[in-house]
Amino acid sequence: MSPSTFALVDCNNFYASCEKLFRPDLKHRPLVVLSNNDGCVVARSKEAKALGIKMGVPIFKIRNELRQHNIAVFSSNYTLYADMSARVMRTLEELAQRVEIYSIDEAFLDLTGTQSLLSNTLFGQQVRQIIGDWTGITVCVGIAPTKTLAKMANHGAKKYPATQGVVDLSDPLRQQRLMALLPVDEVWGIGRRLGLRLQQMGINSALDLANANPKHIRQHFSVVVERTVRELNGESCIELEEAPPTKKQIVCSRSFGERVTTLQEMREAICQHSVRAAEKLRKEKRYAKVINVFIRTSPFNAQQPQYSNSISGELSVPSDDSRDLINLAMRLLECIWRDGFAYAKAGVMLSDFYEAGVYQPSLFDQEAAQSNSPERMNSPERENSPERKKSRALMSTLDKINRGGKSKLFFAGQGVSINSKTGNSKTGSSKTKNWAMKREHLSPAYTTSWNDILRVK
DNA sequence: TCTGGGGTCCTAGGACCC
DNA sequence: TCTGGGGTCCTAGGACCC
Repeated sequence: MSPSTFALVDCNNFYASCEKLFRPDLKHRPLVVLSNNDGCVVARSKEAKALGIKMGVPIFKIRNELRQHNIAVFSSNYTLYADMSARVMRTLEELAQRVEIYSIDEAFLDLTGTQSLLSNTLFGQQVRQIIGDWTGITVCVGIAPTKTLAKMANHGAKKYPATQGVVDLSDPLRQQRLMALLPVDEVWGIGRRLGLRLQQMGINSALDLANANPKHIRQHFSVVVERTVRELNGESCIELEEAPPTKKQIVCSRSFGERVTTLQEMREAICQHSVRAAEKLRKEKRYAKVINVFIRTSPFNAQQPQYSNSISGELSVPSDDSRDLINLAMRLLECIWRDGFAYAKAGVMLSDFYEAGVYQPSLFDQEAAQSNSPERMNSPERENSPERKKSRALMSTLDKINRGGKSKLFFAGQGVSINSKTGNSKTGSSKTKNWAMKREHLSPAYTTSWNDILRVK
């Protein structure tokens, strides 16, 4: 078997680059993109990085710098980023046989066996050129015999301009040189905590870690870190995953734009999260049995009374029907709700998934089914019951109508009015959803909405 | 005043069984 | 009264990723 070769293609400053693509006037201006609720910085243009703006810093701590350096500020526009990401990924799929979409702005390519056609560096440059021409996005490419080394190669390509955005680490000597320069906590899989513990053992660079005894590392840490050691030594332990593995849980949660203090508002939020979770579940073509609901106050505010709680509940039969999930989530919320707190965040978590028609009902489920239980059913013989068919038809119609972004159809429990701050369309109601997400610097959906398309004057 | 959201994997420890 | 040891399953918590 020939040794593996992986390429990691990573977009530069992805969110910031997406915003700049449609605003040539901002080309050389520092720019930051904020997290949901405009909380903290999640992406920076290279000019903003040069000014020393740190990743993850809360926006209120850098108000002065923003003004002083005339930094452009944007709320997260995931519709735009997801669409640009899809364009980049589609292009990559034309350039390589096997592609693993690893995150919104990164993909691994399997180059095993293709090297004879083109040198690795040449291939990397070609990828850069084509992605740049076709999408306007700049990428860096790292190539190496393992995913961990490819990550490191990419890191080098980003850090050292002389590489022109492509680093080939096929040569073990080059691997060693780069590893000697890289602090251990910048190795893929080594975070802050592990980094600290490794440094206490005298392991400071990636090279130190590569030279450590894998057995010894396993004893002190875990198989995960041992695998990293092997990968740094060129032994490929982490394979390319072309098809994303099926999800084991689905989480929908949000911090509130403004603190929530009433049960009614909390019901609306939990209802909305349940609806979104159910949509994701149907996309996965799965049925969930367990729902977890959690609510909490802000852990950052030590003066205010704190409360945090979560609770799990089971449907008598797995379901993907929004109504079943909402009903159970509402009952669970009642159990943990306490008056007198200013809630900052809430969410819904789904788990224990089943495929259609494989669930084995227990004795009690039979009873539940016979006793007009609200939960829909999906055991083999029930899969085609009138009840089940009705549910499927309703949900797929709902999903069809709501596809394309905005929730045109929604459940009454989600609340009927929309906060004008969110950028969503407004209804006639005078009430507002104060808990909805804050997005005060949102850019238009240039690529996915006809109303927002760029006009040339 | 203001601090993201969505995932995965591993391990330790408790409960329970034989 | 003496109170072993191994296996499995589950959960909570910790660590990581982007």
